[in-house]
Amino acid sequence: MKISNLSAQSGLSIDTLRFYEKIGLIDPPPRDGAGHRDYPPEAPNWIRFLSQLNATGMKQADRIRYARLRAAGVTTVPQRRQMLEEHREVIRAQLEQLTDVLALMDRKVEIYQKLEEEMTDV
Amino acid sequence: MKISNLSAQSGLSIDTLRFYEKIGLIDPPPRDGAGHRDYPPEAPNWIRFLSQLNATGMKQADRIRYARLRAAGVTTVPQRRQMLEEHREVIRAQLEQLTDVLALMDRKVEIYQKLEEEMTDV
DNA sequence: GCTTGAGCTGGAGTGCACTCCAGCATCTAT
DNA sequence: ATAGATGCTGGAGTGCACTCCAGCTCAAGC
Repeated sequence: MKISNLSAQSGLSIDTLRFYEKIGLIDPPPRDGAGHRDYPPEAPNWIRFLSQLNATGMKQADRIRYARLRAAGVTTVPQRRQMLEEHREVIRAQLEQLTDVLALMDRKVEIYQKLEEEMTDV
Repeated sequence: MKISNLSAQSGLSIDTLRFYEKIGLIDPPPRDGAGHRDYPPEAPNWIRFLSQLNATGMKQADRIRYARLRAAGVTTVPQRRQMLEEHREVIRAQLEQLTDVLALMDRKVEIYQKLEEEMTDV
C-alpha cells in the first residue's frame, strides 16, 4: 500500500503519516524498489486506533508510549492494559461533562427561543 | 472581586484572565483606586460557561464571536441561539464517538486481561 | 528521451492557546 | 518607613501537533 493510498484511507495527510513515523507512532514500513514506502495491509487499522485515541484526547507523548509498548511485543500487555484503563476513565469523565453541557445547551437554546418569541410579540 | 480571587474560583490563571480580556472574551472590568481590575460578581458565571464551551471543543475564534454577540445585547439572540444549536450538534457527535471508543476500550482491556491470564498459565 | 507525477529528505514555518518576564506602581503589615 | 505581596503593562517565549518547502530521485507514458 502506497502512502497516497493510506493517506486517502486514513484521512491523515501524507505529511502527517511521515511525521507520525518520525516520532515513532507508526513503524517504518518496508520500501519498494524506488525507495518508496510500502505499508502493510494492517496499517490502516493501527492508524484508525491512533486516531481514536487522539480524538478522545490522548496526548501525543502517551500515544508514542503506547506505540512503543506495542512494538515491544506481548510482554508489554500489562502496561498497555493499564494505559487503556486509565484512558477509559478519562473518556468516562469527558462523557459526563459532555452530557452536562449538552443539557445546558438545550436549556440555553430554549431560553433564547422564548426571548425571540417575546421580541416578535407572538 | 480581585483577579487572584477570580483566578482561584474559575481555575483559570491570572495570565489567562488578562489574555481573555485582551482577545475580547471577557469584558474589561472597572478598576479600583490602584488601577487594579475589580470584576463584577457575575464574572465567574460567564467564565464557567466559556470554559464549558472550551472543554467541548469550541474554538477560540467562535467563543470570541459569541462573546461579541453577547456584548452587543439582546438583538443578537437569534445569532447566539444558532451558534449554540450548531455547537450542540458538535457535542452530540462527540458524545457518540466517545461512547464508541469507550466500548472499544472495554473490549481491548478484556482481550488484554485474557492474554495476561494465558501468559501466567492460570 | 523527455515530461509528468508521485515520492523522498531535512529542515523551516505555522497556528493555536496560552505562559512567562522585566520593570514598575500600590497597598498592607510590622 | 520599609519589606513583601499583589497587581499592572507590553512584549517575548513556549509546547503541541502538525504543515510546508526546496531540491532531489525514480518510473511510466507519449
